[in-house]
Formats: sequence, structure tokens, C-alpha cells
Amino acid sequence: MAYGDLEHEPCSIARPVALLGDRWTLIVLRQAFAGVRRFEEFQSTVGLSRSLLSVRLGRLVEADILERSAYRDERRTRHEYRLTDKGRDLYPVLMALRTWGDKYLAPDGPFQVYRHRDCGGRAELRHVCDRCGTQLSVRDVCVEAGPGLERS
Amino acid sequence: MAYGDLEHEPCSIARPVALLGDRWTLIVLRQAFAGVRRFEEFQSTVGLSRSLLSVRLGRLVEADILERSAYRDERRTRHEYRLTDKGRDLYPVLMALRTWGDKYLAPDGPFQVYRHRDCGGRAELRHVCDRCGTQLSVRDVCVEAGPGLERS
DNA sequence: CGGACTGGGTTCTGAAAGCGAACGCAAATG
DNA sequence: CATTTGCGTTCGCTTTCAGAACCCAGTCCG
Repeated sequence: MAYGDLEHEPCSIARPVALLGDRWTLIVLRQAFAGVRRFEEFQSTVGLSRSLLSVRLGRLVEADILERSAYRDERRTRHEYRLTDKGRDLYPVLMALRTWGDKYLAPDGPFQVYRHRDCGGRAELRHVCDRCGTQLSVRDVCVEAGPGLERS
Repeated sequence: MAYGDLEHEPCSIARPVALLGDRWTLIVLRQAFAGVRRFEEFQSTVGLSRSLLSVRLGRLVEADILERSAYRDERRTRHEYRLTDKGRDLYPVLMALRTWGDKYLAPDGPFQVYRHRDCGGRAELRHVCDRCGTQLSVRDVCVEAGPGLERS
């Protein structure tokens, strides 16, 4: 299969992967969630090459995950990249990775702890049924064709 | 930064990304969750090149996400790749991608619907506080250094 | 005013990763 | 035997990437 065809697959896992599935994009987004906004700061904290960062940021802007805007920093016009609502909705993806990473790739305990600001509890992701509320494992879930398949 | 250094970063997002962050690995896992076990079937349903599939499966086996085992198919010895418990725990990552994909990249509605087998409700992911149970958005979460940072 | 610095990129080149097709190999089948 | 099937590996070519150099505009420094 050619390199970019994933995004046309009728699958809601494949399409996001076409956008986010590379070594850097999710790390860039992690920084965005941590408050990073400027090119230079992405470059120094993420550690990828400037050229690639430029391409990645451009793609995220085009996908409406980041928004590029000018603003006034005392005396100069600067640019910043900020998360859109669509981008902010990717938070669960990062949290899912983090949860797994904490469990399996952090033998000495988590590197960062994510806490509920108000009560100090830990943030966690739960996979539940939206009707009866029970927590679901892989075995409890079945898959069927949805409406999007017909028109594609 | 060199290509494989992400896996040594002290960050529970970066480390999983080093393992899963490419165009195919998550798609291979999607198929594994759908019950695919054999090389040939991964190759034909995922659509990546055989050489790369070989490398990817090898990496997943080495990471203990898949397990390669021989079994007896009537008259021949065959191999299969099955999810380990560690691999099964990646289900939330796929569900997080799917949730986002359904919302933003599937204009005619979801391609597949994931249902709770017992009650027919929809499977969904919730980001909650493990102490007080409230649903969390990005703003409600703060990050602090954890125990894993000291020894790295 | 002229020169250096800074933020934010773009361009260039060699190295690495990825693709499809061809090949290898072992077991079963005809 | 010759063929097929399942499961990869090897080979040659193309695409992507890293890193460094370069560019440009605004600002600060003397």
C-alpha cells in the first residue's frame, strides 16, 4: 500500500493513525498540552530536526489540530501554535499511551503523575459502556458495521 | 535526535510512541484485536510490505506485546501471533484513537460501532479522577514529578 | 547609522527506512 | 517428482529524515 493511503480507509482507527502515526507528532502534541506554543520551544524540547518540525506543524495546522496565530510580544510580532478544540480532544489518546507506558515501560514508577487539580486524585482512563456503565474489557465488546460504511 | 532515542526518554508518553509510533504498528494491532493471528492474514488485511511486516511483528514479539507460537493446523505446524496481556492492555489506546476518529474523521458517522455485548450500549472511554470520579478535561489536570524520575 | 543577535523558518545533502518483486524453504498435495 | 501454500528474507529503487547551512525581518548594541 502506498504511504499516505491510510487516511482514506473506512476505519476510525486508521484515519487518525495516518495523521498521528509517526515518531514525532504525538510528542509535539504532548508539548502542546504542556503549554508549548512557539516553534523554537518545540524544537528544543522535542528534539526533532527543524525541517521536519516545520512540516509536522504545518500538517497539524492543516488538520485543524493546531492553530497558527500572530500575537504581540511587547515589541515584536510573533507566531504561536495553539491547540484547537479538535486538538484538545486528543488528550485521551495521550492519556491512554501514558497509562500503558506507566504500567509497562516505567519500572521505577511513573515519571510524571497526573492529578485532578481539585481533589488530588489520579487521572485515569476508563473504558465503559455508555448505557449500563460497567467497565469493559476486550472480550465484552463486539463490533458491527456503522452508518459511515454505506457511503464510502 | 537520533531515530530510536525516544524509548530512553523518561516519559510514559514518549516510550510507547517509540514502540507504536509509525504508520503500521497500530494497524497491525487493530487486526490482532480483530482476531487475526497469521502472517499471511496480517499482510493481506493490513496492506504493508511483507518485509516490513516481518520486522514489525518481530519488534512486537520482542516487546512482549505479541507472542509467537507454533500450533498444529490439522496436518501442518503453523505459527501464530497472539496478543499477550501486555498487548491486550493497549486496547484503550485504539479506543481513544477510534473515539477521536469517529468524531472528526468520519463525516457520515462511524464506520464501525463498538457495543457492549451484554446490553447493547456503546463502548466509550472516560477520563476520570480515580478518587472523586468526576470527568476530567485538560484544564482539570496538573502534572507533577513522579518516583520514576529520580532513578534515571 | 552599521553590525550582531534572535525567532522562525527553508534548502541542501548524505543516511536510513520503506516499497514491491523476486527468491528461499519446508511441508503437504497431486 | 512437480506444484502449491505459508512464511518469511533479500534486493534494488524511492521516499523520508537528520543536521547543518542559509535566509529574512525586526531589534538591540555601540
